[in-house]
Amino acid sequence: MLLRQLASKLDLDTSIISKVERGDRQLKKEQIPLLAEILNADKEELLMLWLADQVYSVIEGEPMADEALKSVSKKLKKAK
Amino acid sequence: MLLRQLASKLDLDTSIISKVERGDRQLKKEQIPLLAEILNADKEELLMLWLADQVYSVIEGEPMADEALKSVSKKLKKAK
DNA sequence: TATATATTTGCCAATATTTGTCAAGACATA
DNA sequence: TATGTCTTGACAAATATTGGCAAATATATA
Repeated sequence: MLLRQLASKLDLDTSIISKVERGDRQLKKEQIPLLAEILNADKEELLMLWLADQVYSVIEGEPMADEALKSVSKKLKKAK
Repeated sequence: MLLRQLASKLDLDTSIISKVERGDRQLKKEQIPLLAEILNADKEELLMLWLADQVYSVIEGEPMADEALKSVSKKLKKAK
């Protein structure tokens, strides 16, 4: 599928899609379900990957990333 | 220590400190080392907790939070 | 090679989010 | 009541995100 086809379906400029594919940009959360439909992919899975990207961009390059993640996992378990 | 003392040392309004203590706001990353000094706490530890807060606010309420965290951990290991 | 088509890149404007200020109110205590 | 501390919400300023445009680059094809 061409970028402009994907772009038009997502109602975005091709340049944005290009950036997304190269990792320069991230889509908005609302765009993920639509993308999943277009690509015929699993929405939950895609949303999970999107979330992971969000988290990654927060901890990227942080020396304490690993410890922080563990701390979050702990808190998450307690929250349930 | 009074809020206004802490506030003045951090060069912030007391209202912000109040909100931070109640979890309504988060400090900026740059303010953490300073806070650690003032409280005589471990900078690394505080920064780690701050990071964890950032991550938590990203995944909070997300059904796929757990999977996403695992995915990030995996990616983190590979990146090293 | 020349032309058409597709992608990438940098820059800018619009929008959204975050951060800080201020003023009013709540609460405790003398 | 008067004073000092903390909390809250409305607002403004600063910052970040998002999307579009146009030029540059890459890729395909005659």
